[in-house]
Amino acid sequence: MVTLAEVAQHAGVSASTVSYVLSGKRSISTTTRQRVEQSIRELGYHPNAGARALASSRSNIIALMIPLRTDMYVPVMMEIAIAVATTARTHGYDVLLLTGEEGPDAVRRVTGSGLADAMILMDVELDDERLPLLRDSQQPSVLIGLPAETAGLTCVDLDFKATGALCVEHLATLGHRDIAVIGEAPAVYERHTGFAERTLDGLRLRSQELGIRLLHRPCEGGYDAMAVTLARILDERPGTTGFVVQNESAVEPLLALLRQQGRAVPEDVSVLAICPDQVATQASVRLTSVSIPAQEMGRHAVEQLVAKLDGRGSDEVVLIAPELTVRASTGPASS
Amino acid sequence: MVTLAEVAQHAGVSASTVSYVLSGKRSISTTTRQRVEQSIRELGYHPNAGARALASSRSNIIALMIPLRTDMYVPVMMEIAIAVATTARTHGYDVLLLTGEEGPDAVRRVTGSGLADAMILMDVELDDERLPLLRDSQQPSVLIGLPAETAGLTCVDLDFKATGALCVEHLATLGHRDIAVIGEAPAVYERHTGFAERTLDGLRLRSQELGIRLLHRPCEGGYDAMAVTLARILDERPGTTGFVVQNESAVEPLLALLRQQGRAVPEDVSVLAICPDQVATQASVRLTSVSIPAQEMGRHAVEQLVAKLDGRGSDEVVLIAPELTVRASTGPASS
DNA sequence: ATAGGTTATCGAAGCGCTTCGACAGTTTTT
DNA sequence: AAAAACTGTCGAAGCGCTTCGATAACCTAT
Repeated sequence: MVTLAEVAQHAGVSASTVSYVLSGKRSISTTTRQRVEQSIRELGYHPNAGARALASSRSNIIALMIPLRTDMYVPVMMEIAIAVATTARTHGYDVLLLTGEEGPDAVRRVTGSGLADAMILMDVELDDERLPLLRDSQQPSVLIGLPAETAGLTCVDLDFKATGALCVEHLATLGHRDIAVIGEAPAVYERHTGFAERTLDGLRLRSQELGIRLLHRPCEGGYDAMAVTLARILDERPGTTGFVVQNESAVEPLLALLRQQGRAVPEDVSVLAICPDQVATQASVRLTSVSIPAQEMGRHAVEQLVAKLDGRGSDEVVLIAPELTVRASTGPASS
Repeated sequence: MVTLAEVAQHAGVSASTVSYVLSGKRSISTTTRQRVEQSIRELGYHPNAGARALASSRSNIIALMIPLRTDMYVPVMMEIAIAVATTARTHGYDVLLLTGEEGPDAVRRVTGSGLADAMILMDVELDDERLPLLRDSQQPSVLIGLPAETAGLTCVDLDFKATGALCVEHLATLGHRDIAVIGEAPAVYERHTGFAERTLDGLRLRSQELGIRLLHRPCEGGYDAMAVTLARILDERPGTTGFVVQNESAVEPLLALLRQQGRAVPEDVSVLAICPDQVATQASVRLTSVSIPAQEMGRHAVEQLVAKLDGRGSDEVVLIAPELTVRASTGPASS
């Protein structure tokens, strides 16, 4: 294993000079720099991460806490994680993967041991028990998701309330007066996941303003659950012509069931999904959708964090504006 | 920040004693141990990760390299990643998330810097350019997936060849003589991803042995691509009564198309999927399937790695035996 | 010319931990 | 009763790096 000292010796300079070449924290003459860089290359030198962390009290690692659960759309999580990892790398950071399993203890462990310089938390609940710890710790952190109380925290999320409103507006503009919302699984609402509730708020508020009748039903997803849910909706509101689907695993079942019942999409009923673009374009009908900007969220979170670590940046809530893409699943109301 | 020295002072012992209490590498009297543990608790001490890594040249971190691509079934990746992370924790390791983006450089960086003690590689290609590096480095590693040449490497994977064979056997037993295979996207075969080719080997070999006619068609997945693929298959082999689907995003489209054409599952045609159980049970027909044991693979990989790190264990290839679960999508051949 | 300011480099201290050898005290073996 | 072997603890060295003065060499302005 090659050390800094060996590089220094090989280049005929002192260890500190090599260190300054590496960090750029002091000016170095061009000739010395080149000689050192040459030695580094020849010897195949890689700075030792542990030593560096010890001496500088910076690990250059960002911890990413992902949920254990798989009852919500996993590809979104994955996409965020990948975006976080790649963006972090462009800023010289690596990413430590923590699962929600350890809960608040993980926050303590990572903060206390200096394993990571900062944290990103996904799948934050409205009243998350990890939040007090974050507020107290000196460690910068960013949440992906929005808790009930955001004071002293930095958050990045899609503006789900605006998303809900946007969905209603789109369908209202097309003349739909009766809209049904296929929501996430009941468990998601029970544990007060912010995004689900905020979407609902937006949907309700805007439909009230526009005089739209709105029906919301949680749904486990999958074919059987969707069949039951749909039957109940059509029973209670036979005049329903517009559907907003927030549970991605209910999308395809819904389309299949509608087809089966002889209801054409978009001629008889319109279906609007809140989902990643990939799902919208791969479905059996090309879906009009509000996309979930997973990549953008991951990237944003890292950039906020890096700004904080550099002493720039401050606590703020970044809500990404929703974008609706019209495809082939929505059209004018039929009746 | 609390240090070892402060704990030592608080407990009235030397620093090395505290260290030995923590590591258990030398015997400590019960009274001393308890006093030290008490101090640790009272002061809220957490060992500094960097210092520990430097002094012991062990970071207690396992690097996990996941593919950047999203053309293959992402939930499986995610499930493996989560299994790796949680299993690693039970052995005292954390997980560093690397994306394939950096390629072989990531291997050099992590190996060289001592950032991680060991590596797990996912989505290994048959002739992966990271493999020579792994063979040379002293760092223990485990592959999830099977490259062309496994000498000097430890691999964990589902036995996809046996999986292919098992699929054919199941359909053959039910009397099917003409089987079509809906494969992964063409790109997956082009980059010689081992599992896709090995599945095909198994399918071909066993159908030859059993005198089954087999047709294999790659498929991008999604509704439109599946429609084209299905039309071509039924055109070339109108007598096809059994389908084996390896591309999860083609499953639901296939079922919808068959339904649309008035072919009942399983009465007229049988559909057998190679996919995670979750997909099989959530589909519009409960699918007979060979499950992809993502969790088991992740767990296994970590355990192999930990064994190596402890000086136990050796290079070996672990192929997990496939398990076929009969559900409602396969039945006796109709003709 | 000389004081003051830069620029480029070095030496040394120290980050918080592990680990090795030493040693006193106790137990076992012969 | 002496020799050999443990046990439990300590002190000190050192892991590989960063960073803080210090210092010498070189520029400017007066």
